[in-house]
Amino acid sequence: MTEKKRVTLKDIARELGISVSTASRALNSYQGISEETIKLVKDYAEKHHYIPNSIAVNFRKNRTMTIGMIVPEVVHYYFSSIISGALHAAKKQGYRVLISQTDEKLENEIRACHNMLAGNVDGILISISNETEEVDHIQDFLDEGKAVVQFDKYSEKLKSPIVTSDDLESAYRAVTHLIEKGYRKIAHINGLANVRNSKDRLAGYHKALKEHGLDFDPNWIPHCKDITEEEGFAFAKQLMESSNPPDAIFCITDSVALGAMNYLKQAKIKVPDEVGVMGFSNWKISEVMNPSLSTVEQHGFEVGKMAAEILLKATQNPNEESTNQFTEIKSDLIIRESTQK
Amino acid sequence: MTEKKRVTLKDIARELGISVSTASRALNSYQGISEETIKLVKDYAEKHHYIPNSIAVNFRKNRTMTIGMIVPEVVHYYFSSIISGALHAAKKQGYRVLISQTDEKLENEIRACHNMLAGNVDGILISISNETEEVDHIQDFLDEGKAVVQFDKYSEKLKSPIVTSDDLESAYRAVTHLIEKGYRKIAHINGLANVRNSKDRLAGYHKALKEHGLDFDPNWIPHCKDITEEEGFAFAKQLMESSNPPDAIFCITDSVALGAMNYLKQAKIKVPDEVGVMGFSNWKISEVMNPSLSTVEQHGFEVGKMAAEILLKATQNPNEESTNQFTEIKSDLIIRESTQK
DNA sequence: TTGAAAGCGGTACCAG
DNA sequence: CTGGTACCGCTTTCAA
Repeated sequence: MTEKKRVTLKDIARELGISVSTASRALNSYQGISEETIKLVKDYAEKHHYIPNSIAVNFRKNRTMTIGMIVPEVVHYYFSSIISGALHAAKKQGYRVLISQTDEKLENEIRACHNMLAGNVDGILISISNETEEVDHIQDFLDEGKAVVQFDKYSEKLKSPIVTSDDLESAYRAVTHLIEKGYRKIAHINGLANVRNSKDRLAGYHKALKEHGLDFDPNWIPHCKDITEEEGFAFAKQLMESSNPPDAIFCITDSVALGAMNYLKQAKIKVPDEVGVMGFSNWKISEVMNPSLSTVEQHGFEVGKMAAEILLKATQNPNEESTNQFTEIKSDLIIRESTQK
Repeated sequence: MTEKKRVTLKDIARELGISVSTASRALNSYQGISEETIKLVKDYAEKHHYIPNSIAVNFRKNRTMTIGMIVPEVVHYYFSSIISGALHAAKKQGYRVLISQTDEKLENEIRACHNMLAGNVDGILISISNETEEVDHIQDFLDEGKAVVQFDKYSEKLKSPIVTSDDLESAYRAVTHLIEKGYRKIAHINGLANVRNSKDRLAGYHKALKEHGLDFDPNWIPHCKDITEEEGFAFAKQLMESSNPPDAIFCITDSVALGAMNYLKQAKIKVPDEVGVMGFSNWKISEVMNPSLSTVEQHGFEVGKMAAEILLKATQNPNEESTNQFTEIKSDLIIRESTQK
């Protein structure tokens, strides 16, 4: 193996008969260096493909220009969009992004945090797992004066900025839309009761019903465990076969809505005429479904971009106390066929 | 801001009245250290939450336990699956993964490579952009004796291991399936002619036709530029309105197939009876389409996992010359309604 | 079994 | 404008 040794500052200094410090200053274009020397050094560096050893620089400056990003899942339209936005913002400011996936397991999340902390990232972006209750592993960052920004699913135990979609408000608008279309008996297939975005969407549902003076049957709010198509199918069946079936179903996610639609199709219940169906997340499938599914676009790219921008700003002002700044990225209601009574 | 200073080895040594080297050895459980000292140091370290400064360790050892991963796009089922597989394999071996996205732009790819190289990653996983022809920016890694593994889209100019899906073979099987189902005039909406997986899928198409002694019209092979639904629609229209319309369309991707299906639906051409449609990639939409789309599942997770495993192995044997080892992950044909004549 | 010290590749302070 | 030097935190060789 060739393994060319890299040219170092010392090499440059030796070859050019100057001191290491002069070489360093010349390359960094400090003031108080003659044009001549600068040119000499820069030319030499270029010619010999000098690449500063960033580990050494990081070591000296005690920062890495790297942020960590911890997400429950990578293969997921919303999360990958968030990642994309964060990568975009980070690149723009010359930061690198280390990504770790927890698979919704607390254990993996803790390991990832330890690893990032030991790895001296300058800050982290994190969306906590469904299992996460205690957050000491994240608090460790704050205790070291490192920036943390939470996105999507967050814990209120941490004093950190938070960036999310406006789940409550957009759920409210989604359900209001159903009401305006004439649906009156609206069910909501929700997620795990203790997960933040489930709670917010449920609250938006309640808010819309209350505002329009609509009642609901407590049986109309089943909770998914894994937010799958299968659960959507099963709960839609359960709802429609109950003694008091709804005339619309607001689903926590498009995949759940897909399952519900499949059940309705099988049961020969017409969508949107007999039952309206509303999804959430605007996955590609929602456009393709038949009838096409009304849903909510959450603009993950913007969430990720904003989260990274806030993090980098905090990273660059290390003397400021971390805040609770709360940012909601406005979602858009996308109206398609499944709610057009 | 609190900004607790981290405990260093020096602190431990001072407090315990031993030398820094002894403390280091005790923590790393070297031979030739008394049990007593080891216990003393380890207890102290634990009690005071000692975290080794990994920048310093990396600096000293001249490695980072970090690999870089450069992909054209993150928000993409196949690529995000590959990322997930790579993260999985890397975590297992204690490596971290830095991710960079090129948006299919050579310029971004070059920047990402420079940045990774300067950042002293131990190796990179890369899928080149559609624009990439010259690969000096990647060759730089090999020249430094750093491991490179290419996946999905690769350049043959680099002497590096390659991991991909078996595009040629699976395209061959997909088209063979169409032939077996009785389709005889099979068109293929291909991608950019110079992109590797387009070429392979096209070759698989040709192989299947040839083997079954079927002719094809040269007009039956249009090339998408962006591989979009819109192109699928437009090319399907062009094909079906031509003087010699096909009776089946093999599409380079599910999204192209979706566009094609939409055109066929609009033109009231029955799928699969009048025209068969075959996709590629097994996106979630293929299952949801009506009729459901036959397609090819490429097992991205396995591709990413394998690529990372090969990279890490190479990283750990830095004295070995890089090889051209070529690994194909076998894809699976998924037969649904759109090809059941 | 332990300690002293060199040094990884830069940065930045202090002198001149 | 330039050189000398200490040092960032840790590993590792050499000597005791």
